[in-house]
Order: sequence, then C-alpha cells, then structure tokens
Amino acid sequence: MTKPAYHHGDLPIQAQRLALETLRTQGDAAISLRALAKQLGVSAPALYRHFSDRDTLLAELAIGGFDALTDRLRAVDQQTPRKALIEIGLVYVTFAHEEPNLYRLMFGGRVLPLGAHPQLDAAGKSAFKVLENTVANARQLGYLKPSPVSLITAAAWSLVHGLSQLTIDGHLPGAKAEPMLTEGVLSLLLDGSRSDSPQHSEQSSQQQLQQDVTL
Amino acid sequence: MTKPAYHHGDLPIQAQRLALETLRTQGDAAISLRALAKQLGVSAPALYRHFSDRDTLLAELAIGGFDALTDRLRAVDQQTPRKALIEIGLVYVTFAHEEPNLYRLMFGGRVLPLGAHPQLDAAGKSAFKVLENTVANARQLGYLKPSPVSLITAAAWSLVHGLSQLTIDGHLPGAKAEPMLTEGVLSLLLDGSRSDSPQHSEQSSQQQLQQDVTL
DNA sequence: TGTACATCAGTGAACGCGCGTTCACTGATGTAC
DNA sequence: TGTACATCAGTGAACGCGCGTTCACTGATGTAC
Repeated sequence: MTKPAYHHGDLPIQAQRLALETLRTQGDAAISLRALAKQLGVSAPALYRHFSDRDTLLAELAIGGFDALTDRLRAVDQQTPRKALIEIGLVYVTFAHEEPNLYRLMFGGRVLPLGAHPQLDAAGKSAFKVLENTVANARQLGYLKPSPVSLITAAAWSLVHGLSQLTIDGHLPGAKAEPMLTEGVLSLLLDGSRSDSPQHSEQSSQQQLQQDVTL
Repeated sequence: MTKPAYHHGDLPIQAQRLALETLRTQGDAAISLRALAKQLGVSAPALYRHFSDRDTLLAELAIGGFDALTDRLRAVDQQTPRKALIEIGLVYVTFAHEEPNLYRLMFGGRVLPLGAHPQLDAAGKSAFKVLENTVANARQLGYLKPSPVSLITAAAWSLVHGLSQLTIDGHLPGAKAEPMLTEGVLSLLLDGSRSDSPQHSEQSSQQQLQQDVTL
C-alpha cells in the first residue's frame, strides 16, 4: 500500500491476475468488470482503458490457458512414440484436473464461440498441433496404423477431452483412480479393446487393465 | 386465443415447452423466468406455482434430455456386439449434434453441478447404464478383452462425449465428415490404432480409415 | 534545465437494463353435505 | 340440486440487486524545443 496513487501503473496485469483467480475459484460466470474494479480499488471505467470489453478479458484468460497447456504438451519427451502418446494424454488430463474452471472456459463453446476471437482460435490450434504432430510422428515411425493422421488425432483428442470433462464434472462413477484410469483408456485406444488384439507387453499398463478401476 | 382466462390450465407444460425452445435456440443462459412469463402472457410469480426456482426448471429440461437420450440408446439393436457398440456411439453423437444446447446443459457441469438435483443425477446414470450394459454384454460374449467393464465403458463414453463436445463447438478442424468420423474413431478404439493390431475385415469401417477425413 | 503541450490513465455520475424472488391479494375451481 | 367453504392458480407491486457500458471530466506523465 505504498501508493494510493492516481496512476495505478500495474492495472492490466493485476486485473488479469484477479480475474484468473476469480475464474479458478468461482467460474467464468462470476467474473464481472465492476466487481473486479471494486476489488482492485479502482473505478469500473478504468478497466476499459485496458480491456475493450468483458468478453475480451475472458478470451485473454482462455488464451493464457491454451498457452500454458501448449507449453506443457511441448515439454513431453518424444523419445518413444508410445510413451509420448500416453504421456501427452496424461499431461492433458492433469491440466484439466488442475484447472477445471479455466478448462471449462477454454472449451465452453457457448461463452467464447469459435470465430469471435481469432487469437483464441489460434491458441487452441497450437495446442491441437502438438498432439497432431506427436501422432504424425508416431505414424511415420511405423508405430501407428496407416489411418489418416486426422482420424487418429481426432480419436486421441476426443478421448482425453471427454475423459477430462466427464471426470471434472463427476459424471464418471468412481473416477478416483487417476492417473491409472487415463493410462488405461489410452492403452485401450492404442491396443484396441477387442479380444483378439495383440497383447503387447512392452508396457506395464496392460497389466493394470486387469484390476478393476473402482466403479 | 379462445381463453384469456384467469386459469391458464396448461401453464407448466407450456412453460417447459417454451423454455426448451429458448434453450435450443439461445442456450441456457438465455432462460429467465420473467421473460418466459412475459412470452406466455402471464405474471412472473405465476411460474412459481409450478417451478420452485429457475435452477429446478433447468434441471427438468436436462432430465428430459437424458431421458430422450436413454430412450434412443435403448432402441439400439443389440444383435451383434460390434454393431451394437458402434451404433450406440453413432446414436450418442447424433443426439449431441441435434441438440447442442441441450447437450451442453446436460453436461455443463457448472450450471447444474452433480449432487444438487438427485433426479437429474439418476437420469444421467440411466443413460450411462445403457452404454455400460452394452459393453458388459459384449465382453461376456467374448468380443471384448477381459479388461474391467468400468474401464472399457469409461473409454467408450469419453470418446463419444469428447467427440460430441469438440465437434459441437467446432474445435475439431474439418469435422464435416459425420458420421464417418464417429465410426472411424470408434473402430480405432475397438481395433486399436497401433500398427500390428489385427485387421478384422468383418466390418467395412476398417476400409474407411484409409481415406482422409478432411482436416 | 525549464516550460508548453499532447497524451495517457484515471474519476464520478449516470443510463438503462433485466433479473430472481417475496408479499399480500383475488378470482376460479372443486368438494362435502 | 344448491350452497358453504377449502384449495388452487393466478395478480400487481415491490425489494434489492448487480450488471456492462458511455460520458464528460481531471490529474499525472512524458516529450519536444
């Protein structure tokens, strides 16, 4: 409290920070520019110097989320295809679990529709690309079937996204067994769930399938 | 307009109908009891005779959604395990595409959190059970691996749910190719995406994997 | 180094809005005798 | 069949709220000469 100064000096950053905090604890619906301003000890219109409107602020938060997710995905070790694919899925689901409300905003659909914020769309695409590249790489190395990269990527992303959403909202009965559950479902996608799929034993995950994952 | 009568006679049904229509076209956030009442030519408090509050109305809509989904899933032909599994996935994704806003409400998470509306939770569980039973059945017939039913179910549900959400919101680049895309990803889950998974030719879907699904 | 001035980052007041919900009420309906 | 009365389904007015956003403004800062 050194400066009750006229010029705040740090408003945009502080506002973003507080908005993110609010998002985390109360969800996107709880974010209001007026409330934010009040908490920052600043008049509401002051925020309009830095954010053209509420939606833009939300979009910026979502962009930050995608950037963080992209960074994490990029950090995954790409040595062996299978490990990379599994690990990328684990990282993805972990992110969603750590930031459920941010994740919901990023993929909310209704709140930030596609096309309204080009930068946001680009940020989302970047995250997607990491996964796609990993798939493409694994396929090129012969680890995956010659199915189109787009198809395999769609399957992988749908799987981790669906798992994230369902467990975040508690729709999956007995989904305590993270990250075993994630690894389990990813293994199913890789190895197949049909009974005469090959039993690769290069991974321990296959054994874990045998023990019941609660329910 | 036969009766501008004091007693409406049909208020609860009409209100639900209109609320559903609003949900479909504008999303859950657009539903307000006051607006509903106005459109129905009735005072706002009148609705409180029939809905204890706004949330309950939303919950009822979601319950209706789950019931409809459950019915559709139950209608799937269970003759052969593989066909049943694929078909159930197709029906699921089709439902989501036909009713995106209703689907979002059902699985929104933040709007209708689990535990707040027991009937809603039950309705959701009913839909889940159909899928689970189909999986359990397929496993018992030896079509699926001996992995826990809960794990396979989680994988299948995550896959269709994720695919639904992503395509509804346009996050999957070039997801025009429905329902080929759905069938493709489901086949991957069944047969595996690893290169030395067996090439069952009992289904034509395996061939479809070879042609690019846009992107 | 000092001053004039443009620019930037705030301010308070106000517009206009719709919301959920409660209250005390009144008109219509259904039922028991 | 007629009447008294309980119950049900509406009403209008009001409470209290917070919201996004615009407006004309003022105080602070930075820059050119």
